[in-house]
Amino acid sequence: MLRMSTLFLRTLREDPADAEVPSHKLLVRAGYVRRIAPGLWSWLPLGYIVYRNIERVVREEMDAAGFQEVHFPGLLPREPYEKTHRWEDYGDNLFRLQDRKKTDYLLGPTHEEMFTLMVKGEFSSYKDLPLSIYQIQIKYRDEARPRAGILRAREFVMKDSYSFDVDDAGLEKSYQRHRDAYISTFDRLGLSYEIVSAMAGAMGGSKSEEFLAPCTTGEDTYVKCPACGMAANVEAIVTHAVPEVDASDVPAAHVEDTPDTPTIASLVEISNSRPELRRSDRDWTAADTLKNVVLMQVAIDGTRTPLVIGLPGDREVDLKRVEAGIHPYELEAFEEEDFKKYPALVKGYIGPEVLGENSASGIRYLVDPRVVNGTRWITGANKRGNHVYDLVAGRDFGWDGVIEAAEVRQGDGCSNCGEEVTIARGIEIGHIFQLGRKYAEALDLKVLDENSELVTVTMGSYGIGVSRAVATIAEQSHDDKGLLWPREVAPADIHIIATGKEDEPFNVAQGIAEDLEARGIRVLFDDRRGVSVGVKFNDSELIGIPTIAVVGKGLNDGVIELRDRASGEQELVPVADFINTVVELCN
RNA sequence: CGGGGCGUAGCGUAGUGGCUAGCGCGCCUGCUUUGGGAGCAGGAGACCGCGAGUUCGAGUCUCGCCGCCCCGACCA
Repeated sequence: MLRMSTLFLRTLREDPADAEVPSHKLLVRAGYVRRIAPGLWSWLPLGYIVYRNIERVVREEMDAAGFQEVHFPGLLPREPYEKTHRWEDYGDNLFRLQDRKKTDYLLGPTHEEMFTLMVKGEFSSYKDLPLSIYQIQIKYRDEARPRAGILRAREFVMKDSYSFDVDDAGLEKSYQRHRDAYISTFDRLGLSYEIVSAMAGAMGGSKSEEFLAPCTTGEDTYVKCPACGMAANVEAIVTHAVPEVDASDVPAAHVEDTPDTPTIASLVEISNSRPELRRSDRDWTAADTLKNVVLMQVAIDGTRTPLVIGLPGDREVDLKRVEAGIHPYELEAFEEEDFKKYPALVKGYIGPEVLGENSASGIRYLVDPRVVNGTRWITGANKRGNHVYDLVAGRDFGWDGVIEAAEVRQGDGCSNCGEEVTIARGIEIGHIFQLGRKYAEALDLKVLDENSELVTVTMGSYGIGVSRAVATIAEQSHDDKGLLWPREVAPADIHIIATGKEDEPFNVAQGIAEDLEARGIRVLFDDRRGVSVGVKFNDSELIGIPTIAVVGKGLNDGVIELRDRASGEQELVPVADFINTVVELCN
């Protein structure tokens, strides 16, 4: 039994000044967590109970799915990460350190390498597979900017699983089993979530989905189609296919003098204001222009090469989407200095004529999927103050490839059905990947198949942010008074408050608390003497245990008040019925 | 890394170059109070982020450093 009189807890009346998001404010105010340093948090008793409840649910669901728990150190040797190149690829986000002999170590940001080697050490036959193993472990990532309390920390707890199969069909099955296990887990945790298509990104591999908890404070943006149910991270979204156009009646391209039009807005304005440039049927819009954006792509070895992306002028480039499309290259801005090195690029007036790997410049030119054969554009003429009109894609210019680079907007056509999509934000609570053979190859994990031939194992990787789930539930489940924990993860089933200055309510409450505990109900008992009832009520609402009982003046009528924290509904229960009523409520 | 903001007691904050750095919450003692963050009285708790400088005098002005928060970049 937790007793408020002795509990190591101090609630705060005011929000901490450095907190922005609700979970951060409330978890600190209610005395669940305290900050130690940027991105590092300590758990106080109530917080640690919630954390362990979540961990328990995750473990139970993984075990129920037939996955086996193992455990690695958080401190890991350099060598395996050297073999997969992640010692370098992880960059500044990896915590590196040395022992007294100056040998390199790292604090594990994720454990693909170690799991691969563990399986390699034990198994060598296709008969041993499939296998799925997991751990619940502290992970370390030296985030450039930890934020939002414990939503993005530098030390956090993750449940990470890995599946090992002999072929693609097996991987698909293992993936599906994890997907199902994740659904059960998040349902039990009381989280609302969406399963969205994602990019495999730097992890390598192919198929990948994210479990996103819809939440305005989330860091991930995703797209959802109300019509067909398609859901995808913006990084993974595919533009709705645009049909080719018959451009046989479009006049030949012609260059026009358009002084002082380095921006799309100025170009549209001059095009509509000069009679010889006007369209007869309607005004020009930004969507009629082809904007060519120069970026610098950087290879892992640091080599910088320019990249030009052509997209409709009414769209901004979404750098995250570009990076997803050009992985493993990274992006940097194209600076003034760079323009000097590439004189073919006239800032503000770049056109497709000078672009492309087969052109004189050799600069790679990728276009938005909306640029299809027959579409007609106004774009730069590669000369200061000049634009070219009626430039037809396919007829007058070509490109090296297509890239999903444009920002995704509310109302864009769904890639699946074409209906208008909506955009929302979410917190990533889980991520499942079909990794493939990247790690098995790098670390030489092979088994003998039924033909006695060595085959490389194919892997999946699956993560749940356990500590992040505490904050995510708090984000999704609170009101202006405090937290609202689902019973499964709450620090207790019932918060019993004794009121008044007489002994009787305290004695009755004490007896009830003991009886409930004997029936398996987890109790937090506010047995503080001399604390005003307002303080007790407010603390109980802040702490957010799902059921609150008030033992006080109702005893005169032989009743105890039972309140539902979430709904605020209240009923008066005769003392004699109280235990059974609560036991029923909690089961 | 770029932009913005901020460092005063456990928390939240006030503080025109000038007395012993103030207030609220919380904490301690006593009395009173007990159904929505009680009242009265008394008390403890501060290297005003650090270091230089200007000045008769610096929490306050100047410079440097450190740290923190937010936005962006970054982030399986």
